[in-house]
Amino acid sequence: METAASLMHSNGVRATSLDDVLARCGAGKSQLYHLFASKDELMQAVIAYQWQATRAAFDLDSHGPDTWDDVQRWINTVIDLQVSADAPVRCPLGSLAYELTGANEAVRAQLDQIFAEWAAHLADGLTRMKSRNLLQAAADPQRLALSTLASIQGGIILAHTRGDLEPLRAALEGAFDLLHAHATRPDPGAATQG
Amino acid sequence: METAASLMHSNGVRATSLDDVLARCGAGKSQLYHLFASKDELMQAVIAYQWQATRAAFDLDSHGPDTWDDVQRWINTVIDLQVSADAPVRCPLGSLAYELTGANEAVRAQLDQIFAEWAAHLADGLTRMKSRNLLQAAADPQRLALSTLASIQGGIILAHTRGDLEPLRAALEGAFDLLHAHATRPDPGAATQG
DNA sequence: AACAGTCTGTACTAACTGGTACAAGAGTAC
DNA sequence: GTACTCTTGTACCAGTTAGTACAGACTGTT
Repeated sequence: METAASLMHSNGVRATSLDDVLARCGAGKSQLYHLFASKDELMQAVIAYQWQATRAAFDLDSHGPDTWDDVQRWINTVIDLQVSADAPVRCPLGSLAYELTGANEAVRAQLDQIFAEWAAHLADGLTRMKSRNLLQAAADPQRLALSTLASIQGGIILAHTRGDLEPLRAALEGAFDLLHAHATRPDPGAATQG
Repeated sequence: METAASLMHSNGVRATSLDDVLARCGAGKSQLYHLFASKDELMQAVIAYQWQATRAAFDLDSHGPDTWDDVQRWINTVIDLQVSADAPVRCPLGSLAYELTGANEAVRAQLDQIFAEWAAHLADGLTRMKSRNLLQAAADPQRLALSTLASIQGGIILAHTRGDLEPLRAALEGAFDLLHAHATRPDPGAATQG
């Protein structure tokens, strides 16, 4: 049932009513209110569920990326997730940011912590790469990770609005180029285009 | 009245009811339904209104940026807009993308066109800079502009969720660094940190 | 003053919202 | 079999939503 709920939320959040969810999974309202005290609590469970899926996709339980190839793969995970989803282009976490953070402080904090953890994973990898001299000493892993996450979220928004993955690809390419521009001994091909 | 409506929408979109808007500006429902046939039409008018404001802020009626300083200013406009707004951090256009593009195709197309025009303005500037040898010949202005716009949107989302402009600043700094990494004769200080 | 046409405020509807009440079912221990 | 608890389905409630009906007020013209 949680999966049914998450599916519903995945392609519409505030527009999804409890009745919709229950009709979809054939359950009664009593079941829902036995498991969750309120819609807010259900939403938080859905967010946690989506976050677990994202954590798994990005392998967040292991250490962050170690090489530039790892970084490239890490970033490309975003594309993989979108092409493998049958739903329209949409970030299951970022899409909630605007509609839920205004009304529910707990949800805002939850999403904030998720984004922080997500960025920290990349930042950890970059920090280790810096200590192994793959990344310039002047580079700031925290800020680079934030910037990368922003490119991901913004790229998905643009791709969602256009209904085409191209803007996301451009954003991710830009995100990688930015990181790689801080590689030590930058080779001329760092800023790849196309 | 349109301004009252846009104000309401600025800090909550689907959560804003017509009654809220009307109560805020002291008008009756008849007025609204004389001016707009439906809530959808009102939303489109609000989007157009917000877009005009954004166009003005980015000086979209003039040609795009001509120098790297112009590019820096262009990007910093995003920060200026957010700090001058009394509302919470939020892009008045991007915030609508997820909640409205699913239900209303006209709104999706409208936002898509807005993003395209926005990116084109920057791309035009970059193209002219390329022709004046400020930008490497291999650089792709369209994709760089898309990537920049994604950084803006994503940066605002993260800043909104955290309730702090820092992620937006990091994203914009990254966006500029990426563009500047494609400058001709790249100097070592291109990738500034801090 | 009389008219017609356009605006506008108020009251209303029908549909839907999250949430509750309650009784019937399912299982279990004795 | 019976009492008890936990789970479930159904009906319901109060509040809110977008949208409508309609009557009165304003406007300019004759």
